[in-house]
Amino acid sequence: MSAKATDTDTEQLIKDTAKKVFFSEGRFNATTQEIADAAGVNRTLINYYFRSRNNLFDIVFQDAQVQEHDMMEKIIFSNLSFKEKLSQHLDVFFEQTKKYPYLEIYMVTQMNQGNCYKDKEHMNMLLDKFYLEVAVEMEKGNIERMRPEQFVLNFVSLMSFPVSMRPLLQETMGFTKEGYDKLLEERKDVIMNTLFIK
Amino acid sequence: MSAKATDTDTEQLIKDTAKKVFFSEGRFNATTQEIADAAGVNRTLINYYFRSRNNLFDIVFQDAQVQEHDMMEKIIFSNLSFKEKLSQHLDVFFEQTKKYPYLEIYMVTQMNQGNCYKDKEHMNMLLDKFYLEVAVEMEKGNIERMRPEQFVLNFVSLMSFPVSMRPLLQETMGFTKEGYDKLLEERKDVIMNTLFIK
DNA sequence: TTTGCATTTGACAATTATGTCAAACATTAA
DNA sequence: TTAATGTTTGACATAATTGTCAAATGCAAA
Repeated sequence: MSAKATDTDTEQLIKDTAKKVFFSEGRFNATTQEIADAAGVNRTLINYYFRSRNNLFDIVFQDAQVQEHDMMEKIIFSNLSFKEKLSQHLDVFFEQTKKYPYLEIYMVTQMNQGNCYKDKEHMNMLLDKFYLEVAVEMEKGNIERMRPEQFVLNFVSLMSFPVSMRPLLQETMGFTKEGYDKLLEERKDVIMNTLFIK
Repeated sequence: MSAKATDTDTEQLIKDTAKKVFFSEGRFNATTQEIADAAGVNRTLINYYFRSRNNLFDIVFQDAQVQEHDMMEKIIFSNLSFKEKLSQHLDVFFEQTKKYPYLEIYMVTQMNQGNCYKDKEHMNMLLDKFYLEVAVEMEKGNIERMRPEQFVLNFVSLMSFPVSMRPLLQETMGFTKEGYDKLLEERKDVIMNTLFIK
């Protein structure tokens, strides 16, 4: 029992560390040695638990995707109002991406190198449901009229870009870490105001 | 003369090919061999002309940055109206990023690995000038009131994200290549409508 | 034609990263 | 205590990639 607990601990530790190295620090090319060092374990343990570096990568990546996906689903199928759904999604998203700012960027670089795990069918179902809600809001005059897909693009753009591209934007716009943090905090209100007609 | 022209040709060919491999195809880890193959030249020529792989990378990257920067400057210092400046910037940007969709993402991953070539002072000057213009537009009631920095974030987010993250978005949202192209074409109007009060 | 120079090439050396393996170690159950 | 099982380790083999170098090639001027 405690033996099994120990090995699961090490396994989990390696996973967590890899996730941090890859998606918090953005070091996509980190070697197994670097990951092992960061986790404080012997390098070969990575092979022992995960067979290969690639496999570890895949597992960590897939985990992250599933987690993100579940979060989306929970909110979309909640019985919150449309506006509250967006608001809540913003909260959860900002929290997640502050921890792992490089996750989305990594997904992009992987996507057309052939690696893709998205459950497309399920995702389409979620999207279709959401498109309908968007259309209703347009009818009500709460949001600007446009193709629902464009509204979704607007939403994810305004939400994701400043976090995903933070290193670039913070530097180019000449912000300190604190200054940019502040900017992000104000961001939620700005987004809601931009998307909804007053 | 023609000897010099020939070597410059090869040098330029390698540069162009590297740029394409890195920033059009997103293969950031491409080996020197792969780049050489893509250019149809001997691998060691990369060392001959550029000393090292890293150096080639840096040169290509820096070139791209300067180019982007110049483009921005030209528009900001033009005597177009505010709205026309944004409109023109959208045109030029979409054209560029269709060619090199991975450029921005690469910049992000490099930025906090210590590589940064941006001319910060100059960039700040451009931004400050732009912030002033934004403030004026708010006074006029043409755009929503907010911190000018937030308006800039809105603008670049709406513009860049759908292009930068294309591989991810196209896949997740279930678009074909053509469908997504169409979406992007409609995008300019959507952005202008989202940013400006009617 | 020959000399000189830039360019191109293939062979080699050095480095780095990955994965395998057998041995050492620890822990639990008999 | 001992056997059995799972975990950890260091040493080694393999593979991939980069960079150097001397020789070969081609071209242009003397």
